[in-house]
Amino acid sequence: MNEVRTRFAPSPTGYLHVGGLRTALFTYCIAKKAGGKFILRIEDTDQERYVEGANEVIYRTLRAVGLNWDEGPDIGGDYGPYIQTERRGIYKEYAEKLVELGGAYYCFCDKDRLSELKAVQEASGVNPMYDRHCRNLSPEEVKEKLAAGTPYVIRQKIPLEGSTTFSDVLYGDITVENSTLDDQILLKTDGLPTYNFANVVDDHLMGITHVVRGNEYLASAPKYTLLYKAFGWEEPVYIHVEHIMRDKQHKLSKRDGDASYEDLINKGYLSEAVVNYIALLGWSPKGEREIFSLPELVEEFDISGLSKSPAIFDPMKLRAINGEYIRALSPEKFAEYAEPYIRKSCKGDFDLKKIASLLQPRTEVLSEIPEQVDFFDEMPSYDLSLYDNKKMKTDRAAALEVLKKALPTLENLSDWSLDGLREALFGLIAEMGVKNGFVLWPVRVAISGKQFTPGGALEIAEIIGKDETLRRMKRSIEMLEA
RNA sequence: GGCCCGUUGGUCAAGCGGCUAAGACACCGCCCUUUCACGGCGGAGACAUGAGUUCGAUUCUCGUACGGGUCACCA
Repeated sequence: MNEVRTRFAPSPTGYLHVGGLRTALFTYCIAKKAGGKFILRIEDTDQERYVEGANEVIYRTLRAVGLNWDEGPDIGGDYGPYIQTERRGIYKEYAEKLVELGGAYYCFCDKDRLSELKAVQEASGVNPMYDRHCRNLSPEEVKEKLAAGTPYVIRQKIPLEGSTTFSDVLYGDITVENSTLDDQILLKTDGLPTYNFANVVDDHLMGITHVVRGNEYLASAPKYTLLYKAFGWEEPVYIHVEHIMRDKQHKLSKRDGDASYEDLINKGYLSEAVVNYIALLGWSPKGEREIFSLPELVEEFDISGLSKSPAIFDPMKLRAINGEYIRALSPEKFAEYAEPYIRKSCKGDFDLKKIASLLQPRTEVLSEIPEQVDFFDEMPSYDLSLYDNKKMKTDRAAALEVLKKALPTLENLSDWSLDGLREALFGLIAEMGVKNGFVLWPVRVAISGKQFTPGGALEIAEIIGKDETLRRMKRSIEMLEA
């Protein structure tokens, strides 16, 4: 059996959609699980859409998630070049060969005629299709026009009758009538191939055994089958995967702001979590586990787990998975990730390691950190109703009493550590004979000004220090007395 | 519109002729707890629809509805 060779063939648009990334991921998994090769090929035959630096975005993203290719534009390989515009001679050669084989023909129709034709067809309610005007030009006529330098394209010669069946791993056999297929353009006037042609030629020449692609290609797949047949080549195994949707009606698009890998990373998601999540969109593992590293994904991946229906991208689920990854991080690693975010709203000289350790269990996305730590530098003004809490059986009046008792206790405390603070405050609690929350709730509010905080009264007091704690308590007492 | 494809809880999904129809996220309740989280326990919630095949259909076939894809010198 031949070696499994798969390829990811993005167009350089300057942006890697999560759908594309998922395709790359599945493609990679198929190759790696079989011990085969994963190839990167750049499909840049549309020079009008060329975007400067777009290739780098692709390289950078793929490397960031660990989808390292065995052959590709920047690292070479035995089947190069891996950038289609550098292969233009190859396509021309094969297109001409296909003409000789009877699977294609020269067409000299200009765009004006074509658009006119289309307009007429649409007006009369007919499916727009090329009318095969040049299909039966005599060899002499062709030679003549070619010699005269008439611009031309090469079109696929679809059989007039019969039907074509192609196979997809997920969808099984799909048969269509040849009469519904258009004599599509293979080689453009500019000498570059269309995707429809380049993809077939390259996959064959590069020895690709399995093709994973979006299911927008399902409709044109029979035409590729016909191309393979005309060349006498063996077709690869096809796996068409459904789209990732924003909702039931719409695909996830650039406008949604979280359609690209970089959008997600900028929003504070971890690379590993993103990969893990998108793998779960349209694919399901055998067991009940759903957290997988890339190597585990490779191990676990199986085509039979792929779904035939579109999957809606669910930010909530991504958050949850991201949260799992964050909690699984070592405290040091998390602190490293969290620090820049903490610094956005917390400039003071605090022990960031301690803040990070408080943050880790309650952070799902890094970008939500700043709002959680915005009270360390300066206590925000807050509403006194925060002191009213039924569960803690306390209110402003009770809080005022508690704070007045806690203040001297803390003022006299010399060991300002977590243990020291605990001893002091719990001593007060015991002395007063009340529930923990009766004291700790008001103190926390008094020094944070917030309903929810990372960490409790003790942790916060320790981090902001004695002076600041006492200052805030006094201020809060004044507010309660006013 | 023609052709192709799909349809299990709000979402991702398991299922592949016989099940009390998994699991995860979200949601609700309880426990833990100095708040919120984390963690633990529990709950509610689904086979689009109509026929047919069959002893028996979520599972097979056909129709209907709904949704998607495609009909470019874009990929």
